[in-house]
Amino acid sequence: MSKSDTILKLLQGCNSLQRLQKIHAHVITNGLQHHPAISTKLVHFCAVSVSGSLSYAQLLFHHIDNPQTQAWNSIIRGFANSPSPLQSILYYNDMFSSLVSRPDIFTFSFVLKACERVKAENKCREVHGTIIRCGYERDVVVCTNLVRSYVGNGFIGVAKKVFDDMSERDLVSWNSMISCYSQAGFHYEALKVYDEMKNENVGLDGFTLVGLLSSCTHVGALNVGVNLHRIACEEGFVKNVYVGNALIDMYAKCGCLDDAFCVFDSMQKRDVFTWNSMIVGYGVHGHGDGAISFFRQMLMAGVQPNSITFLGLLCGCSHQGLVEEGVEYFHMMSTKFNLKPGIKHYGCMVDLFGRAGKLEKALDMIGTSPSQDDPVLWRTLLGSCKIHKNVKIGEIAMRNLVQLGASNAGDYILLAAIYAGAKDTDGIAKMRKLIKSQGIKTTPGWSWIEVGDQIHKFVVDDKSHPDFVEIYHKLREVISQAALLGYVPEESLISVAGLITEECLETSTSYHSEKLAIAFGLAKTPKGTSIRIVKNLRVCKDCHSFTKYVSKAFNREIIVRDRVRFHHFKGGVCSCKDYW
DNA sequence: ATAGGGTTAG
Repeated sequence: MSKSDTILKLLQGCNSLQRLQKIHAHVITNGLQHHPAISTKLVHFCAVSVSGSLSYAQLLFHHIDNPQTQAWNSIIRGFANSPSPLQSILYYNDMFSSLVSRPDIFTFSFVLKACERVKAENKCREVHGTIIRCGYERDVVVCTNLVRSYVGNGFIGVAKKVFDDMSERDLVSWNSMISCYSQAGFHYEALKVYDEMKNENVGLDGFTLVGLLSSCTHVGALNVGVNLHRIACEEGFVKNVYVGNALIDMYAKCGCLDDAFCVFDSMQKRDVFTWNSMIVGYGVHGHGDGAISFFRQMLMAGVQPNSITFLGLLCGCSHQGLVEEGVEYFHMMSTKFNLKPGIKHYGCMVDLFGRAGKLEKALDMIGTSPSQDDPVLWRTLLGSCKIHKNVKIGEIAMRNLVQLGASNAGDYILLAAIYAGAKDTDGIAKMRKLIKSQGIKTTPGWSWIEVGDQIHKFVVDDKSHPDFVEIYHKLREVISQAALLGYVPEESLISVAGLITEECLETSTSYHSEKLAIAFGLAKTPKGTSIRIVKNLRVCKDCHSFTKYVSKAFNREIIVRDRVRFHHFKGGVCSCKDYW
């Protein structure tokens, strides 16, 4: 056996970097460092193996005179998955300019991965062109990577076009399209892809279910989610931890904590996601005590909490007014679990103190946070000042928002409400002027409701729905029924002051999106069933009062998920106890 | 030698 054969054989069985370095020394003493097969193998091992070393691979690679595709692929692949994927693209460029070796389908798969991770949008397009020129645009894997890379770079439309034009799509391609849409926040599109998929007989698996369930969670599509749950049971995917976790989250965020618990209870394997989904679920429903109970069980089960665990806990504590507990968990993060509180945790703490009326403490909290220049913290404080009608600290919060250049019309409206509560007409006038000078720019409000497996979206005074005449007719009826029980359309504090709230922006006599959604729900769903609404903003005071009366007048449970928490309306009262 | 897919928070 020749020396080079012996070394190649040694390399075959090599499984550690240490051992590899020994072999490498052997290569050098035998003068074989320019042996192409050997150096290529060495590079491959160092770049790809978990026990390898990318910098060592680089060193070896640069000693190869005319690296062949194989060696290029190894180095491009290694960097594509590394913390510095840009390097991968640079090597790809070098490969092109070297003119010695040509990229193959594997090269493209690797470099596309790098483009996806590095956000190299132009490179992504360029690589696409090269793929076509090289005649690889019919390869399923390459195209799937292209789709992912385009979505990762924000070209959602181009990605879908590539996907639609693929000559062949397998289950992974479909799953990629779904999960990419879902991760990019295109939830309706993700669910629509599933409809297309059903006609193609590719089946589905755990990956499909996870992507779809995540989208259901985000848009509150409970019926679709329940259907997926049934499919998961029928096809044997419920034992998959990812699927179980996604189901728990879906049920919890759709307002069905009991169903979330059922899934949780039936799981044989639970990981940190499983526990977090329960804790966060209880937290956003305002059940701090429930979140705490799951946290204790989690520790007993020997699962390490992470920063999200504490977000759920703190959120629950703040909504339930568990100040002491919240403080305790906040400290516990760093002292017992070596987790550094992030900006979100500070946000929860500001909310915890602020909501409880401890505004000075909330202010101190911002002072000790690592990012006092985060507008979110000041805005949270401002919100608390509105609840507790505190002009002094409200003005401090506003001053900071202005200094940060982050103040917006919504903030002025909040402060105006605080002034209005204090009957400070000068203050109101000042805010009115500021709003006028800035122009009102706020997020338009939406509400979604699911009826059957269709999701219907409404905006303020929406007339785009095909059944809008019927919906408006129903809404007028609902309003008069509610009025019989005592509902008085409430002009908000602010409109009295000649201003309008964020939610009331469009017109003062407006039908807010959730009123339309509720009327639609009452008209389209069977008597006695509960109605679930998801909206992107907070509920306004008038709609909150309206919904309470409606829940009584029509004997319906109405569950509204707003931007921050859940409201369960039943028999004329709301689970938030009018405190939100 | 070698490729592509998943959940919480934001």
